[in-house]
Amino acid sequence: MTTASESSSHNGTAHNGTAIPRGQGGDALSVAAREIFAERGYHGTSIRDIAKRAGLSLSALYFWHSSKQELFAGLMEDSVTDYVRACDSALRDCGDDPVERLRAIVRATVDYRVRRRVESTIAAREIRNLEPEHAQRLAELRASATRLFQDIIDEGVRRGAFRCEHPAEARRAIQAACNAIPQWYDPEGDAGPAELAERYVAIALRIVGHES
Amino acid sequence: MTTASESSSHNGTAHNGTAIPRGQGGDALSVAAREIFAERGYHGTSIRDIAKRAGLSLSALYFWHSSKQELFAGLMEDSVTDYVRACDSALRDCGDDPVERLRAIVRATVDYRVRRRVESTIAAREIRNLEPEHAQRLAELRASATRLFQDIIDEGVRRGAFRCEHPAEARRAIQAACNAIPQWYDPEGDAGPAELAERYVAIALRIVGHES
Amino acid sequence: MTTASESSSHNGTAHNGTAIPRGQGGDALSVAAREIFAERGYHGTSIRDIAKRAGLSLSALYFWHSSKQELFAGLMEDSVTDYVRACDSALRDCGDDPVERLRAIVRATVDYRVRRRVESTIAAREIRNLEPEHAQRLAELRASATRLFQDIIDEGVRRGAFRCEHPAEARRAIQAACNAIPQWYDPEGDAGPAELAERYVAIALRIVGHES
Amino acid sequence: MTTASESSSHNGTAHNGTAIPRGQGGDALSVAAREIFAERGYHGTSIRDIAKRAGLSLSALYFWHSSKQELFAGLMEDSVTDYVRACDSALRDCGDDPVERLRAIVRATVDYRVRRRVESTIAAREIRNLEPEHAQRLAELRASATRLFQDIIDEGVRRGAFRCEHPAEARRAIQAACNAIPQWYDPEGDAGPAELAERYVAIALRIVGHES
DNA sequence: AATGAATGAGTTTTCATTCAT
DNA sequence: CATGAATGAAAACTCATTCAT
Repeated sequence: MTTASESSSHNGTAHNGTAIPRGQGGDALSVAAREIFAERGYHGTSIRDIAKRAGLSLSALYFWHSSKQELFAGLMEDSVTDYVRACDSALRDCGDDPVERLRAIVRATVDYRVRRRVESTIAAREIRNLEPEHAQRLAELRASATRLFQDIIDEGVRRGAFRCEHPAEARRAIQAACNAIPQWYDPEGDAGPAELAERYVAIALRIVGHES
Repeated sequence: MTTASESSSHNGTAHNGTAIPRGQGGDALSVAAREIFAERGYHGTSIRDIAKRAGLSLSALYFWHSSKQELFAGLMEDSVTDYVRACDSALRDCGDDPVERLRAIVRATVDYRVRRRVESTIAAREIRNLEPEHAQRLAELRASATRLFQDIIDEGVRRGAFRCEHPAEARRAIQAACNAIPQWYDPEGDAGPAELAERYVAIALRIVGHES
Repeated sequence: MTTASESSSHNGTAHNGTAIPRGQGGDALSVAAREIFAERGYHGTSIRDIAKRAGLSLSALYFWHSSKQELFAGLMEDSVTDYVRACDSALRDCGDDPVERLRAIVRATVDYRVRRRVESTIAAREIRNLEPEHAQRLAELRASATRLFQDIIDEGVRRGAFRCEHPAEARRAIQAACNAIPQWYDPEGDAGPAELAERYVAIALRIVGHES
Repeated sequence: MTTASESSSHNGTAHNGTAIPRGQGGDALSVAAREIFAERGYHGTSIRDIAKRAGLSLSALYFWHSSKQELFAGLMEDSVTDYVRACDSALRDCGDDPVERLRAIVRATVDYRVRRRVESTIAAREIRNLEPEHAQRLAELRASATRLFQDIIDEGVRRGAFRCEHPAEARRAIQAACNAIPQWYDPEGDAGPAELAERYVAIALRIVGHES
């Protein structure tokens, strides 16, 4: 399974070109930034706070990242990239039965939203704070995830596995339900990630009108 | 039908005592604030921008509202209050059949999210920016709306109208789907509010396992 | 004679549109800015220092001027505009004899450099710190002053009043000599402004090869 | 002819004791510094930019120079020293006729201003940014150049070769005219350095009232 | 001879807020 | 009702400089 540390969060203008350095400083900053951005949103977060939580000075932050925006955009991109990768890999491991494929992508989505709650929270609410260039790349990544969902549903309808008059609405409903998980999920709660995934698989199959 | 102007958005400290004034100034400010808060979020919005869009001076804003927080909280409360009221009134007008009641509350929700897109966007993302006192009142209002949904679903399950192993999950999925509407809804799109409501009613009934 | 106070130094973005306000604040800032910019140059001057010398807070400065650059550019433009105006008016008051005209423009120039030493110092050294838009307007103003000199000299040569093989070089030498005055002029020194002007008139006439 | 590399630009605290090293690093830094200081002035120049243009790291700069000020002061001193040396040597090669001597020093000055445009630009505008100790040494060097001019003119007047009521003014005008050359000189222009020198010799002789 | 990582003081600018009028 | 003038705190970011390696 794809994990956060596979992707680079330090490749902005401040330190570009060379191989990704992974000193303690850089990582600590990324971790701190993720948390605080998730808690308070882009504008609610001051880079002073990020540096402080990372145990570094403000200026050290600027050694690793060329601006607040670049730091933020790096986080967002890493997160969405990882999510899309997780979906891709989940779909690669299963056949072409739409039911199985829907199961796989919903499981991957729930899993990601639960295990990477912080980034998911950010990604859900803060896209508008990306400057145009970054925003566009993000939008494309998002669109590709959406397409994965839509293609599966459309194919299921075509094959008669799903009975569904408004497949776009069905897709939106499923994605919205999954994406909302980080807003309420409590790791101490009654359902663990696996159980939760099965519940959302069931909901998704109902939404697309699959007779079980 | 409940409308925004029925509720008070000007009851802060700034203008205490006298009867609620409803001049152009106050309203223009509320409208401007709603728009800009929705566009840029709480911290991304400056009180100067609001005053400018309302065509007033900064000081005029302070005549009508005692602080940025109070202006913001007023907006949020108005919005959620209106929504809860809309749900209440929709439910009051229908019998006690859970299917009918679920239909009614989903219709009311979709209708509200479509017609009051701006506030809905704010309400969905910006609660964390409310100071504790305001946040709590909001949370209570939200909880009461959630309870309306949950009660209907639970009752439907009890009566055998809904077949649903995890009613709380079902409720979350339905609410999440409806609440996401403002993120993508396009007034020029293929489905008008009424048609959209029916689609989401259908989705909701599937989620709760109602045999149609 | 044109004086500084005739021109507006407060018409930037911060407070544009309305009639020029001339509260104490705005003037104090302009005066302070002139002095400190002259002493330390554009980059060597912090707007904190300007505000402090004006007896205002940093934020008050931003009420009057939208940025350091705009404040600086305003000063520069005022100064060069005034100078050009002084030359124009001096030339308007004398006939078309090139000798008289050269006398007039040199007198006006020396006079301006002596009486407005501070701005002259800035104008001489700090144009490169103007952002392109401002720089261009300044360059045009300067060019118009240069043209005044050049036209007079060329006309003198044509009429045989001046004997001068390289009129452009002559013009540059005259202007350079006059413009250097603020660098060494001491108000307590042996020559007052009027006497100084006559000395530079004599030098200028020699440079252009006028037989006296 | 005296060239820049004859003079020491690396004698600060950073590399004390050992013989002056003249590796590529040190030279690249001096060249870069000269250019950028000339373009943007002392305060407008960041030590980072200098290192970058020299293709070195910031820390490498600190190996060669103990501080920004020392690097800057070194440049200035080198430049003025070279200029004074150039004047001295030009005067040593000619007799004691004031006319010849004025010719020689004007030629040397124009030559220097044209060939070392960059340093001349700095020297003309940035003395005020030197800290007192450095400033004083520079002032003395400058004064010695000024004295060379003044002595020649005074002697010419005494001998009746020059007819000149205000010799100090004449000297200032001549120096100002020469010093302004870097501000407008275009190497691609109509007059090469030698031709230009002759033009300024002619101007200087006119200023001091020499009958040709 | 040179570098990467870090810092503290400083920069310009924006913010919510106040108050006399 | 409304404004113009002002403020203090904090924002993002840059700077010259240091130090272990």
